[in-house]
Amino acid sequence: MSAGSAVDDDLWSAIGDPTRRRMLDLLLVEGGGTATTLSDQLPVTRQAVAKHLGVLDRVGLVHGSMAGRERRYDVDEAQLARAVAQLASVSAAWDGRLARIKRIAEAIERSAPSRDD
Amino acid sequence: MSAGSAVDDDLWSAIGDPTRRRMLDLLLVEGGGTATTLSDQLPVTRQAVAKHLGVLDRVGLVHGSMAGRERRYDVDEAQLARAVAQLASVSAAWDGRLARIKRIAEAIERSAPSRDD
DNA sequence: CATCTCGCGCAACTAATGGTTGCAGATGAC
DNA sequence: GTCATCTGCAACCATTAGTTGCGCGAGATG
Repeated sequence: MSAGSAVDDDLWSAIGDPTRRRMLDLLLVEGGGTATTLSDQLPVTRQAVAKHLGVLDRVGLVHGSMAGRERRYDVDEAQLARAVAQLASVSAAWDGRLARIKRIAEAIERSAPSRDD
Repeated sequence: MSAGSAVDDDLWSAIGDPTRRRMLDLLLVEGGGTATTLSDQLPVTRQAVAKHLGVLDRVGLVHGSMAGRERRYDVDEAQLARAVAQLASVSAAWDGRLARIKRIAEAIERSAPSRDD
């Protein structure tokens, strides 16, 4: 079971940033948007948003397309689903480890109650 | 439901870093360790590991204590469990949103089968 | 007890990244 | 035709992950 690290670090760091998470949220809720509309609802400038959109585009979480003079971005739901699966996988891995450690600790406690304490 | 973002950004960014995730993994598996033992098993220097341990300590995911001339670090399982819960919460939120969107899309498809296609 | 070793912590420096401001170009609106 | 506005580019700043180098203090060893 090595390390539960069948994890795509690029995807992770993409969704690791709080601003990018909020952007994905907004794009999901509003069904797409542009750097300008997004920055209206975020505490950062349009340019910062544009850079983040670039990052998200590079890992495939969003796709941009020109619509007139606007560049509209939409969430790639399949890729986001993949990212969500990674979150779930890591949390499950740690969860399992924590549970196992707790079980082992209890077993030791029971089998050697006053060994070194 | 706002945004599913009842999320502690400090905890997130702490576990967002791939090196820190691996460190937590190692600490869990080996039941604690020092900056030196950790850096032996990681592609970064002891100092980098020490800095990361500082970050993890600051958010309470590990606790350090001097043992002889070594500084031993151990995972705070309760805090890690909290972090895991946040991962699970975010993934659940997005999962739900994706599911809802898919359902709505299908409904639209069904009620207006040849509207714009 | 003297010494030697090993692990730690501090400091300086670099590279990448999230963020800013400012500007120029293009295109839809009037 | 002109104006407004949205985009993209570039320069710049701050923070952070990473490095190397150094000095120190405490355990182990003779």
